Amino acid sequence: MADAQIVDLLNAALEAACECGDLPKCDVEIQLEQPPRPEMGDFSCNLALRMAKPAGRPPREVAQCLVQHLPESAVVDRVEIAGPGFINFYLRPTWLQDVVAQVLLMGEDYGRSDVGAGKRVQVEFISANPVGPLHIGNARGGPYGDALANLLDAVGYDVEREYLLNDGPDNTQFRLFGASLQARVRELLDLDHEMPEDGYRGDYIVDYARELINRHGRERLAGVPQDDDGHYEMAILGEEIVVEQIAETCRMLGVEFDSWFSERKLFEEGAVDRKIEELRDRGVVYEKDGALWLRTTDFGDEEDRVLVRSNGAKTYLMTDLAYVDDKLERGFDHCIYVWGPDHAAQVPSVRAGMAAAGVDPNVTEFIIHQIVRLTEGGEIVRMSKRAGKIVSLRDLIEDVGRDVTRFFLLSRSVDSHLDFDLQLAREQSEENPVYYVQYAHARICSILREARERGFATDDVTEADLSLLQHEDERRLMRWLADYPGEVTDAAEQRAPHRLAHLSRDLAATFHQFYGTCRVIDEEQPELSRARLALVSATGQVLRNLLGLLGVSAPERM
RNA sequence: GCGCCCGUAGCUCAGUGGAUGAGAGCAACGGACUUCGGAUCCGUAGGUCGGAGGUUCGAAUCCUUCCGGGCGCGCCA
Repeated sequence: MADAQIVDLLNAALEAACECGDLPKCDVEIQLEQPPRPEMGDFSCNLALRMAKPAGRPPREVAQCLVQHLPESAVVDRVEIAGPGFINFYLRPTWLQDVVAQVLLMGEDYGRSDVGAGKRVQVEFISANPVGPLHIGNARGGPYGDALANLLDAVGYDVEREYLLNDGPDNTQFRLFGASLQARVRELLDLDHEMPEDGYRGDYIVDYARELINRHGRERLAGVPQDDDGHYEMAILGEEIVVEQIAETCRMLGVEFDSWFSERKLFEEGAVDRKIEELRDRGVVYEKDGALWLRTTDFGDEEDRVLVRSNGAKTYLMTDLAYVDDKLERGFDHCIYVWGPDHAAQVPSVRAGMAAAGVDPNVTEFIIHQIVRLTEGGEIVRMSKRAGKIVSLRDLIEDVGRDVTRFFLLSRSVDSHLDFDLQLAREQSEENPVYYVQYAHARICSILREARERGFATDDVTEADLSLLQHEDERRLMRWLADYPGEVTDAAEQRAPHRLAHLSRDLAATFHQFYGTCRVIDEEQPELSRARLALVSATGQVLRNLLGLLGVSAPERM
């Protein structure tokens, strides 16, 4: 690609300038940008500005020096020094045409790269407690984690998607779920029963109870004791149904996990106990008030944290420490945790805990997404999980569809609060941005269909004379395609799938604009038609690639 | 009280160190089809980038502080 070639040229210039002593050696990353206006060239570099201080010379002088050492290149037409010291590159006009050919040649691989090659990354997301259906509150992590995984895969990482099931014996919520379920089961069986004070009261618990009776029968369930052990046993029985349901909802959302990790396994296989012993050996724990504490303050936390409660139960921090060991043992070089805002406060203690446990903090990365608020025509739709007033993710997807759900949830930065407007999502109109993007793709397919009907061969468009693409709007579209691979690597690096949503809208707009000014199929000008068909086909390819990363479909007709 | 996130056009949000001009969508107003999909396009209007300091060649972007909003702060997860 042209941009990579320019970076190589600049590196060579830098090296040459250092070698003959014109510039001091310094470690500066080369960043290329697109100048604000086309007259300023095709690419621009601020290297001289960044080097001015270490070199102790004015930026324009540094730029001059770099330009003198630039090797000859087949890509670059000329170079100018502009403004305070930018080096602007004007490329040979054919470079954009080469991009079109490149897209058609690479197909769905266009935009993929190998910067992450050889590294295994795990993205763990959603991981909602297995005590009920997924709802809109924990829905954001789904499309986000999935699209992030797509992005990391696109830049070459070996990626695995994992869902952590908080189903350990010491998980209070899980046991409470078991107790609530038992109450409903016994109620249905006309046995004595008692719903816990703060139990789960949603109707879905009754559905689970009914299904449990179907699967296991009265005798089996009535025999489960009404105590702590019994609650846990019921929770495990119920979990099977919950997980099936969650997996089904995820599939509806287009999310397939590679692994469902049961926290319970860490207990059953003794990993938790082994970890406690290891921490004792490291001398980073102590006992106080009957509990076992971790000296997280020695590792940057505000206060020490409890690992084992005075009643013997292990805390989430304890299982998190055993869990991260398991991840690393499975060979991941990097572990990404996508958490909801309610978990933001625990990140420092988990990181400190990992440091105390001897885990390199750089192998883990915590991404906190902000809340989603459901609105309908401006009115906030309130939810309460315990009381059972929730909007399930499943209902939402059935209501507005997978594409709309994903696009909406992915269209904002994870750092920002997000209002999901049901009314807007339902409208299949220009107000709904996902249709705008999909319409562009459908239109492209329609043009290609029409062209075939009129006798143009659209499958060997690589034969076209692309030098005929000289219109301003054609150049703008080609430039867009040229920049796409860089946008993908940026989005992956910044963990910012929302950029993809904006990019898709932008590409659709750029295409529609081209469509408005450039007649594609014109029997009077068959050569130009062939060239434009190549451009249209390339645009369709990139749009598909982009929507593929988002996990949104690219329909051929609407 | 402390921590995290946000504050950019009437509304919803991009942009997180670059250039003279801070951009989109929606809403408003005015235009464009006898031909490839009008679910489209073009134009007009709309801004103290929350306020104030600072860092530097250069700040919406980084730092400090204040103001406003959201979320969280348990031997629950």
